[in-house]
Amino acid sequence: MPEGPQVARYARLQRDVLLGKRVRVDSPNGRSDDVSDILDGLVLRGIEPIGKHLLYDFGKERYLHIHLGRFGNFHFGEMPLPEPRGTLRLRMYTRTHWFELRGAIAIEMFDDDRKAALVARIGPSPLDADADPQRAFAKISASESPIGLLLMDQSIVAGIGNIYRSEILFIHGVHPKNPGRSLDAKTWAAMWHDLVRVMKDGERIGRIVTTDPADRAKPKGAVRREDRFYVYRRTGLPCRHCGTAIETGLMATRNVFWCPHDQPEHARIRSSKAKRSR
DNA sequence: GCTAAATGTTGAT
DNA sequence: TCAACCTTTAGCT
Repeated sequence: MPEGPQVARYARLQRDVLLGKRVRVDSPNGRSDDVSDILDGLVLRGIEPIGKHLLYDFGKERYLHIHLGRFGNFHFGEMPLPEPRGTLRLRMYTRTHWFELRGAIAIEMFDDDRKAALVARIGPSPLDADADPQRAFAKISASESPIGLLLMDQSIVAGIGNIYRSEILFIHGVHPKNPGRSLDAKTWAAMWHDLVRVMKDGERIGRIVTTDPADRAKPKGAVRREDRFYVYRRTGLPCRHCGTAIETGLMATRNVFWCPHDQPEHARIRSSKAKRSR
C-alpha cells in the first residue's frame, strides 16, 4: 500500500543487504516464473526507485521492473525462509536475508529502452535532492486542470499518492478543485518544500504521518489513523485547524478530502504560510 | 462467510 | 470515462 516514500524505503532496505550479492529468485505461486527463471542466481548490481517504480539492475540489460500498485508490499527478514503462505508472487533471498513480494501489479523484465522510456516520463521527485521543482510548476501553472489531479500525475511530480495529495493541499490552504493555473510560484515553492519534508519523513519511518512532528517519531500503532492526517479519511470529523467538518469528493475515481473553510474554492490567491495545529 | 474499500497504473472506448 | 489487474482487511451478516 505504498506511495513514493515507502517504495524508496524498500529500495534502501533491499540495497543494504542484497547489493553485490548473488540473489536467489523464485516464484512460489508460479505467477512470475518467467522472471525468476532469468534472474535466479545473478548478481544484483543496483536498485533504483523511479517514482513509485522499482528497477533492479542485474546487468546486461536485465532489469527487474516492479510496480506495487495499490496493494503490493514486501515482507522481509533474516534467514531461514518462512514457509510460503498465501499468494506469494516472488521471493528474493541470499544466505542471510529474504524478501517476499505480494500483490504487485507489475513484475516483469525491462531492457535499456524500456528503462529509458520509464525514466523519461516520470516527473521530478521531492525525494531526489537534484530534482527541479520548476519543471513541475511549468506544467501546473499552464494547466486548467484541477490541482488535485495534477499532483497525482506522475509525469508532473513523482511519488505523490492519494494521501499526500489531500494532505499537502490542506497544509497550504488550496482547494483540490482549483485550477493549476491559479497556483502562484511562491505557494508552489512552499508546497514543494513541505512535500520534501513529509515525504522524507515517510521514507525514514516507513509510514505516512503528516501532522504533529512528534507523532512521526512514535512507533507504528502508537498513533491512531485519524490522528496521522489533517484531512485524509477524516470526512465529517472536525478540521484540526478550524473545527469545520471535513468534506470529501471524487476526483478521477479517487477520494479527495478538504476543509471547506481553510481551503476556499475558486482560485483565490492566498499566502503560502503553512498551517499546522489542531 | 460475504462485500466493499483501500496509499495505483494501463489500455481500450 | 471505464474496466481490468493485483491482495488484504474492516465491517457487516
